[in-house]
Amino acid sequence: MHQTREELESEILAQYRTLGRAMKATHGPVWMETDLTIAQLRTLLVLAEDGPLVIGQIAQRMGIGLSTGGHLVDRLVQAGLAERAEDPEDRRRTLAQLTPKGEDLYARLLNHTQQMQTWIQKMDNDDLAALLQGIRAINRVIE
Amino acid sequence: MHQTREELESEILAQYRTLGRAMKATHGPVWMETDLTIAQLRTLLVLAEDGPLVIGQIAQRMGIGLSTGGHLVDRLVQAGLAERAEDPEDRRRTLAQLTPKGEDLYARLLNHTQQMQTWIQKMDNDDLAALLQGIRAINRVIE
DNA sequence: CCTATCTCAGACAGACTGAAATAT
DNA sequence: CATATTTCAGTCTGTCTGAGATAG
Repeated sequence: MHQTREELESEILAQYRTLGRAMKATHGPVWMETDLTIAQLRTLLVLAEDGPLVIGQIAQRMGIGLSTGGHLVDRLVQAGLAERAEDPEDRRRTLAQLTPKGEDLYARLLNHTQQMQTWIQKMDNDDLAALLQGIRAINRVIE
Repeated sequence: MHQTREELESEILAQYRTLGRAMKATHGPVWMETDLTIAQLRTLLVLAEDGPLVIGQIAQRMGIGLSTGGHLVDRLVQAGLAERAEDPEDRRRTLAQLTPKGEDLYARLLNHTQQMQTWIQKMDNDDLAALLQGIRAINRVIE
């Protein structure tokens, strides 16, 4: 295990790429079968990342009109991926948020959390501790 | 550092989610600005994952007709994301592959390799070695 | 009256198909 | 002649907009 710093970095990247390929094996089919449009996918993304939002906020983040924003939320609701709820603070507003099915699709397309979970369960304590130290360090670097 | 196995696993997942959020900060804007359609995005995916392909293979993997497949490659070529080349073995066939610009877009949307690279460079040797052990272990688990 | 959302045309772009044309 | 791809209508679906209706 005598590696230069440079070898270490490139080995990590190589392993990261390998991991990426394994993830593709799962999400590839999902991408091919999902019939969401780009606009709907963007809506899914926005809702997944920034939690429940009212129509106006969604439209604003996506740079589209209120009419289109409401329409897109409609589509997700029809597909069972999102649901509407009344905003308790202002009953004129409609809060939109993902359903579990929506969260699940998001995870399968972009997040891979579940995948990661199953892999982690098969690792031994020593490797897991190392992985934790590594990821923590990345997050620390990002600030 | 006295953790049960369960605590260890959930801590890892939490850190993984945090990392995911950091990645979103970069790819979020890309998703919002990219005006590829789903069909074009799928084509980008297929080309990114399975290298240069002829039109027929692309169409087959996406479950569409040859006509549509050729059309979609056209779109990517027009956008500067892919290029055509003659198949030296059979000049009736057209090989399609991503341009550097196409690879780059793919990385920014789904792969995050470059992002990872910049983070890795800021980590110290000890954390990097731990990370390497961890990722190697994941890849080993996946087989 | 103001604000958030929805409804309702209508314009427009892209996906997709099958058949005919072209190239090798 | 067979095969790979392109070209050519033509249909269909989804996005997006702006104006007006509705709810709070």
